[in-house]
Amino acid sequence: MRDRAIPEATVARLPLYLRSLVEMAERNVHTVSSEQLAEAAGVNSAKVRKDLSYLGSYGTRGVGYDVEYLIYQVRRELGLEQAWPVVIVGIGNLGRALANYDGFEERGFRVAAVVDADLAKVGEPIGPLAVEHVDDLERIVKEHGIAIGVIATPAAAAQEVCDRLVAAGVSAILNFAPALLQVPTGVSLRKVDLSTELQILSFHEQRRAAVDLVRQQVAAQRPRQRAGRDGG
Amino acid sequence: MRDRAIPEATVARLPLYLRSLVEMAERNVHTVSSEQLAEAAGVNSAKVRKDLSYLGSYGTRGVGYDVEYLIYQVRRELGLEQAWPVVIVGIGNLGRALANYDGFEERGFRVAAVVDADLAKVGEPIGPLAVEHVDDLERIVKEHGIAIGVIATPAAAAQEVCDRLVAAGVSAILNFAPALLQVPTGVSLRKVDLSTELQILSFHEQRRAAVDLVRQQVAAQRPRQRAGRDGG
DNA sequence: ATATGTGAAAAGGTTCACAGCA
DNA sequence: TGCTGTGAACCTTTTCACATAT
Repeated sequence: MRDRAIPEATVARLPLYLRSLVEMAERNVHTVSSEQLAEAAGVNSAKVRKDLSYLGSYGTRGVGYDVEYLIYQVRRELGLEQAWPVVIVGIGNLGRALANYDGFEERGFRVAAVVDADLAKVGEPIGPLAVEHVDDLERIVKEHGIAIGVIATPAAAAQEVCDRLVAAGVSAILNFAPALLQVPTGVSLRKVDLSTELQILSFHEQRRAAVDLVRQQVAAQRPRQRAGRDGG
Repeated sequence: MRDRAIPEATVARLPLYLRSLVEMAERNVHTVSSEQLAEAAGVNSAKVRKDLSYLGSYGTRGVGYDVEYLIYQVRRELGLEQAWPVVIVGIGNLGRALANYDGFEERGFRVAAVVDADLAKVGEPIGPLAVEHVDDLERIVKEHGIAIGVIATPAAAAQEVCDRLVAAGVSAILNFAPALLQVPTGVSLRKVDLSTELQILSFHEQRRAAVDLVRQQVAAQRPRQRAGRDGG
């Protein structure tokens, strides 16, 4: 063990474990088994053990994991010991919602600035902040030591905003615009795409409908005593 | 080919291809090679070909794919020939933003109703709709033939809302609340978790910082002529 | 007695590389 | 000639199953 390279799939699950662990700590649970954590996080216990083993040997055989200590270790691994300052670019419906979302503050992030290209919006108060102009990005990023940018602009503006963020020194970007962004190597990029998610659901929904239809047809045929060859 | 079971990973990419294809159609591009589509969607071309081959043999060797026809086929596979009616539950910052998001309408979904548990919000206009009460979910779902529910409530309310949606007959759920939802088999569930995404970025950011630190140290040591063993 | 940590096997996904076809 | 469609190789991720530790 101690390969010093945590698989991406594991990294993506650490926030899930962290959330479950924090809930447990709030309920004064001090020890947790991989089985219990798996249940809480909705995965299987072998996965929990393997994932946690990448962080180190923090469990006790026959006992389980100390909740507080595991929270500490997962936070450390995720780089959440500090609260990262974040800039949100694009103050439309979504940007405004994100800026006002309490979850960020609660989970290790601080909205340090909100920015828009529309001069009419500059100065508008968003919680304790005021909207600043996108042209000031470089100064804003430097001033607040911002490392993470959130893009909530229309798709057409997203790449330019992305380029500006990168030029200003931001090296992690979360993109909500339905557009494919190009970033230089060394910059990490993730995207959240609402319509993609819905379209994936649509696929399964439509498939379910198709299956139901076949079932109905089969049911309708049965009384008429049509022979064999049942669909798998 | 024609295995009649499209891998989940492929399903998740179809919306991406669809978006690129629609953009091409708008630019009056009539034919596309796997190489070009790969470029547009940010994946590699073998993947595009394999993914599309699960839908059928819709390309022409030596030529490429007909854009319009491929759009038709991808839409059909994703079940996007109809506009699915969607209900949004939880009209806070995020729910309001989602309800007003044009992207849904543009991509095969129709916000048919918006719902909240807070009586003070009932009747409030959201675009062309008015907020209805969550107790009326069953009627609303039946009335509009809603198959997809979007949960934008606080985490604490999410499971109850989810149960109510399922009881009302909804069989696909998109969850924005930072909570693990339990659904019966046969109901599809996807989640969008903003802070999880940020935490994954944080991991990479922190790792980058660590690497930079090592680089700095190495650079600082070099002038002092410390010997060998350079970090990979 | 009980639950971790981990090799090994299985499953799933990606990429290569080229035969096959327009 | 040029690009698709796809077996085969490769890599990643998941799951199994058990030796190991308390």
